[in-house]
Amino acid sequence: MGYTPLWAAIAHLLRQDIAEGRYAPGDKLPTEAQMSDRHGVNRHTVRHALAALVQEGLVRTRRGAGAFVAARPADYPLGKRVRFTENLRRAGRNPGREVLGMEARAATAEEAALLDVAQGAQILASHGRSFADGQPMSVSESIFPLERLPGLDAALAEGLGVTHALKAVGISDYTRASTRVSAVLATATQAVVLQVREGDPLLKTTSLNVDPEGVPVEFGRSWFAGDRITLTLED
Amino acid sequence: MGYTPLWAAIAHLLRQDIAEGRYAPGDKLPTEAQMSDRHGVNRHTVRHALAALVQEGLVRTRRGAGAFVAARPADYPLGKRVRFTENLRRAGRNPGREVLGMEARAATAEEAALLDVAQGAQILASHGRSFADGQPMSVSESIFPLERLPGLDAALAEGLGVTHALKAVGISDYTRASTRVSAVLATATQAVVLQVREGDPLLKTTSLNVDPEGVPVEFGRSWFAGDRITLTLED
DNA sequence: CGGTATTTGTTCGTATGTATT
DNA sequence: AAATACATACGAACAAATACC
Repeated sequence: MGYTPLWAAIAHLLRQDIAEGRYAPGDKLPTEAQMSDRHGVNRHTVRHALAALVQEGLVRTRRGAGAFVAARPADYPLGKRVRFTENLRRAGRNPGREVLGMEARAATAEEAALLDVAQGAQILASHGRSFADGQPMSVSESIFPLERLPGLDAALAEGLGVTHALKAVGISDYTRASTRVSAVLATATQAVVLQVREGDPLLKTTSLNVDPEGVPVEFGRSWFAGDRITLTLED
Repeated sequence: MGYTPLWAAIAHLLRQDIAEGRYAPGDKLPTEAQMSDRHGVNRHTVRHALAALVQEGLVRTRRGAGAFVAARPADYPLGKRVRFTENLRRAGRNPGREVLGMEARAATAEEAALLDVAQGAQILASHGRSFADGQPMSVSESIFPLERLPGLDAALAEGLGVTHALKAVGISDYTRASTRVSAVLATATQAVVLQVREGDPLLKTTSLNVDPEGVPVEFGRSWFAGDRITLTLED
């Protein structure tokens, strides 16, 4: 009854080697050929084991280069006040942010409802990417009610983060009203931007930020690389 | 430059078929042999495509039976006060809970630190499983400081939920002090208990519950089936 | 810088095991 | 009990990306 596939056994060995530090984060694992020789199995069997570890986020592979032990996840506090750069700086990591694109358009029905604006009202959709120590941490889409925040497009175009851009248009403080979290798998596009593999697990958060009066100022969706991030919720 | 592996193209076709309702949740997909015939590719290529969809949670396979379109995800609200059964009942679903096992033992260093007890103090570890409409939603491990909560083991053994069991030993209210969320992949054991596949994406939450005075009463880890659950945080 | 060797990725073929129908 | 269908495992070849000299 008990029965362990060869690939699972090899995956288990590698998992232990990593857990016990014989391979540290960043280290290169033996090549597939070496491992199949050592264990006396076909290369495909080794590949199956590696694929499992890659899926667990324990290992990353690069065609032509090799298989490497993945870096440890970063911690990312998520509370009422969400300040990406401040949070990361406090954690001793070097944060960065990049605006991937921006567009003004009419709100969809869903966006209008969430932001409490009229259907068809102008909104600003901003796509961004956040880094820690040069490594992509998240891609995000922010939807702003433009009529409520004139000049925001210019502020964001200057490369300001959301916090500073909002401040520039008079919103000195805002609060997260609700956040929804789920686990999804990276699409091809997301995989490229986040520098993960298509099918990697991502944490998807959908959040609504409101000003001190409770008026919505931003509706955002973020996708975090699941193996680099741990969201922390503090009450 | 653009280059799409055959398996990715086939996965894309299947994804569309599912998205556009040509295969509804629960439907059986064509067999691997049929698909490899139709597309004129090797069976392994079809298997690679199916593996990708299985990883996305869109498809489930059963050895000997076939590949089936997965059921749709559920929603699960998570606020300051987290009450699994109440939350689900409000969502119009029929919740259930099952105690998988329980053990009293000495606290590990990590557990002792989090629960603020002496190293080696007795703790109670309880393993449980939660359902909605008969479908497993989460497996969880709860660590309780036994010396602080005498009689809790008996209360839990009676099948009471955490809330009622704590009430029975004098904790009438408790609050989630912090929650950490990450995306992980199901281990073999978890896969069996959650009725998902090994390697499926799971939402892992690590939380600390404290009484009104701020004294820790429970340290819990939960693993949610990522494709059946969305955590909702409302402030 | 360029060419070559190395290494992972894709695809085919074939055989056998194991669970379900 | 037999047929069906997914799972595992072997072998071979070539493609694509990277590393190295």
